[in-house]
Amino acid sequence: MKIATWNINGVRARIDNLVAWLNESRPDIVCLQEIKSQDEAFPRAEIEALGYHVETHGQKGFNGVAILSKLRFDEVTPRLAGDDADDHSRFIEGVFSVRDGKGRKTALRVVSLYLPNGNPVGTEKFAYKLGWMQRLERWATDRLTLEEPLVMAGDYNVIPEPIDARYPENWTGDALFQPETRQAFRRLSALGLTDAIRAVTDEPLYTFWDYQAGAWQKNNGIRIDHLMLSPEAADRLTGASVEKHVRAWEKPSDHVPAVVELALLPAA
DNA sequence: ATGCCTGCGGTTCGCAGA
Repeated sequence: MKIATWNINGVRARIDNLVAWLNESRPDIVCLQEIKSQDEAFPRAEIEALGYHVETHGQKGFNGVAILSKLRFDEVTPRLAGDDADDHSRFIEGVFSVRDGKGRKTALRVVSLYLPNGNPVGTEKFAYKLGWMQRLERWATDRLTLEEPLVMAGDYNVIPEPIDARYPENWTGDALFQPETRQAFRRLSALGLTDAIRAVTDEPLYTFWDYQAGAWQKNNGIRIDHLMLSPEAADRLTGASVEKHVRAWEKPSDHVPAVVELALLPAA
């Protein structure tokens, strides 16, 4: 089973790219971020025509997340618990019925998350980012007790290590690379979550290249889109990759898809 | 040092992004 995450930077502006990529890559489940669309304006017909179920948690103008799935949703939950005053659409959780290679049935839980950027450091925006990360840690702690395959996929807006930036020295003052930010990300690992890309390679890989200053042409990128796996998902990891070529397409998002392959099948 | 692009909302510029 192939599960992907992609910050699409406006799903209505990017629908042609999205359809082309779905046809090419044929993922089973796709987590989208920054759909920048209200739910009723989401271009669901084009995606449903390819055989996907669509669940969205959007808002006007910015943010917004969605999950596309060839499997039927057993459950859908928008919003990250822990702050009723938080009105940003940054989190949606879906549950699916799957079976492993031995035919054993289990629930597969998939999250599409868009973690706050947090810039500039030292403002309420940075405090919001750290608070959101603390809420995510609490949520993950709770869900890990279920001992299910869980994929927490999305735009974390976190550069975990220096190797995850082409020029790490350029990011020292940035919210994406602050010690507190990196520490909060490491706390997720300490809960038992596995960074799928880093489980398969130590090579430098990037998922974002700024539109400005020729960042793509100079390969001035950062790795900030991650798929974090519970032990039950990590045990079934058979591959992980970044679909870098999509950044060279016409009218691209500034992010590219990241993908994991798990040894799981739809529950039939 | 600053802006460089891009999408969106709602008008022809401001905000947000990273």
